[in-house]
Amino acid sequence: MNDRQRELLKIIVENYIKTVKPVGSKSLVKKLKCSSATIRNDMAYLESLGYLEKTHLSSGRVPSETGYKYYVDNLMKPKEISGDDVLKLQTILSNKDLEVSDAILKCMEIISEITNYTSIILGKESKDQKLKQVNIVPIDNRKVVAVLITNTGHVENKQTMISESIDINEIVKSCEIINKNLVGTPLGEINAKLEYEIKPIIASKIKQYEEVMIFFQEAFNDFTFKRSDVFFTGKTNILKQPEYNHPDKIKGIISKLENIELIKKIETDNQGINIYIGEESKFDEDVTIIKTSYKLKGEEGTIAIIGPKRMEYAKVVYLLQFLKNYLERE
Amino acid sequence: MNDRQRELLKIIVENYIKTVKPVGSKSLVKKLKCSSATIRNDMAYLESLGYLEKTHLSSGRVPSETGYKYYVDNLMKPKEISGDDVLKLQTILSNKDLEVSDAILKCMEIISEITNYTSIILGKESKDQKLKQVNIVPIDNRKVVAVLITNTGHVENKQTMISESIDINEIVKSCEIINKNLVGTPLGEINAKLEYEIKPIIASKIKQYEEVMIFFQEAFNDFTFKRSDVFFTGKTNILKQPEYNHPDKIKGIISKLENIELIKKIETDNQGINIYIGEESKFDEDVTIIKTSYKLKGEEGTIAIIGPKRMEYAKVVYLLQFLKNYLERE
DNA sequence: AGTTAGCACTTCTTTTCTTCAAGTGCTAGT
DNA sequence: ACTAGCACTTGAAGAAAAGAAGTGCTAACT
Repeated sequence: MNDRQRELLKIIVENYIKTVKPVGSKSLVKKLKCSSATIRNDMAYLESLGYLEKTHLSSGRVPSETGYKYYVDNLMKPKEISGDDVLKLQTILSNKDLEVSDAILKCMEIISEITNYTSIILGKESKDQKLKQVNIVPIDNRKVVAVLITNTGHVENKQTMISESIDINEIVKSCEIINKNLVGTPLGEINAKLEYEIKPIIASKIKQYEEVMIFFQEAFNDFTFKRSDVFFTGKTNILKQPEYNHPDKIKGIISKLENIELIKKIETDNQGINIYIGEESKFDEDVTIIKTSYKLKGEEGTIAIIGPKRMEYAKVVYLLQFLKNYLERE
Repeated sequence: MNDRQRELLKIIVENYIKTVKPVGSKSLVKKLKCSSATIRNDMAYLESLGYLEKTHLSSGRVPSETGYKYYVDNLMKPKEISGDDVLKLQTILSNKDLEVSDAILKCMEIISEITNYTSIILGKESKDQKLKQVNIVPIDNRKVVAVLITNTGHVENKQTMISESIDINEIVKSCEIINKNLVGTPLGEINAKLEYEIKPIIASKIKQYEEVMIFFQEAFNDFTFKRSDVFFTGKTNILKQPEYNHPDKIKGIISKLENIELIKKIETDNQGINIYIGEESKFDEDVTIIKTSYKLKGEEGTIAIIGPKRMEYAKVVYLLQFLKNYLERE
């Protein structure tokens, strides 16, 4: 693959990203300063390498998934975006009154707006968070609310009807024991400690300790489960893409976006920006997902942009990189 | 309008609901035991009254909005549904361990499944709920979480960074004052009491009382705002309807369903089951919204089914009626 | 007076054909 | 190694034709 061929691939990808139309040889004559026949030869070669495809026998060329991949890995240069947009992001990020997660949400809103793609924010259940406090609030004779707070300020609550045989005071007492012994414990370890450290203590002091234990176990279980949140911004942006101009495709992508379980699978394992094109995305063959993780001050999660395969890679990568750097710089 | 004509209208509506195809005169000959010409005459008459429409000059007839309305008000009989489905609902409703709102959610899930329409549950911000308790949890020097709990067991929290000039202890003290004075106050009255009863007390005991007041005012404000929740079940069901088989229509309805402000406007004022057909729905000219309110034990809200105009009225009305009766019986 | 048979007329839908533009691959020549 | 030229494909768009469904109206029937 020589320089001209690389240049050709780059132009075809970028052209297709812009126009959504297969690229023909004639239209590139001026840019590449050679004849259409030469370009056709090169195109045929690139196709033989698997970087280009035809939609039908006599159409122009379209990048293949490997073509996009080659482009992303070797040809693309992250593209700076307008200072105006950067400024917007910076303003949000430097607002110290905002909770981190809110700041991220707002930034992704702006990124969705700039790019016209859909953003997903996955707040990971951070098992590093530590228990700060547990409160028991009796609502009436039978109803109790447990309020759980972590060292990062997250609050969850669990409401339960307790069986008549249990005295609420016993739950309150047990709660004091838990506060005395478990404050500072990472969420991931709560369950085990509850079983092996707390249960024996409570068993010695409380009559119906088994029911009480079940109550607390359920409360903590819910806690760790609920803590994985999913947010979207620009959820319907992807529908603006011309590739989603068919009822069935729209229905398909919509129901995938509604499927929280599927969304949760989008999680970055490694550092840096990851790009998953088409099949690779494991989400939908027609989309690209660009994602990265962030981690700071007990907050931890994944942010992702989901758009068509012919996504403006350069722009999106630049934006995510910018956000990630800013977050992790602090 | 004679008996046969009413019967004709009924059959046309029900036929159209089932088949989504304009109804022609010939197809009804057997059912009405008269000739197609007679039926055509009657159809023309019903059309002149505004109950039927044609999609084009020589098509069969389709019910108009007023036609549906007449059907709903005068012709339809609520249709019992399979005992199996009723049983499912009853099982959920009689499960005493479930919070009311969860039970409603689960019921609506089932109703969505049975009907293939979309359900919306609007938890109204119930200003009748009373404050049960306020807790202040300091997270670190600058960060504080306020946890607010009502007599129905709802919990909300508000996290804030406080300015360095404020001593956290002062906030804690103020919180005690609030607990002493405001517990039992309906949420709707909290703001006023905060301003006229609490402020003077705090002002006399706390140095930076103004900042502290702002903190609590914000916390309570968020509380009353957040308390209006919107849930969906079967959100994409409406896309299964054949009338949503065009990209633009799908996009239109999707973005309307995403628009929480618009959704919140769906609120029943009066008792009973309300049916809003097409334009009347103020939501989308192609849908019908059937809704009703519920109210029990401090929980209060609206449940609604949203589907195409040719909705299975009889079924949906029966289901909502059933659910409403059950809830309010207790 | 209410009902029915019959027929001309509309309108939409579906299918088939035609034409057109875009683009390719290949051959032969530079 | 590049280019000019040409035959050939293919999909898209439009026109024409055929067919299906259904109506309105007139005139006859009970």
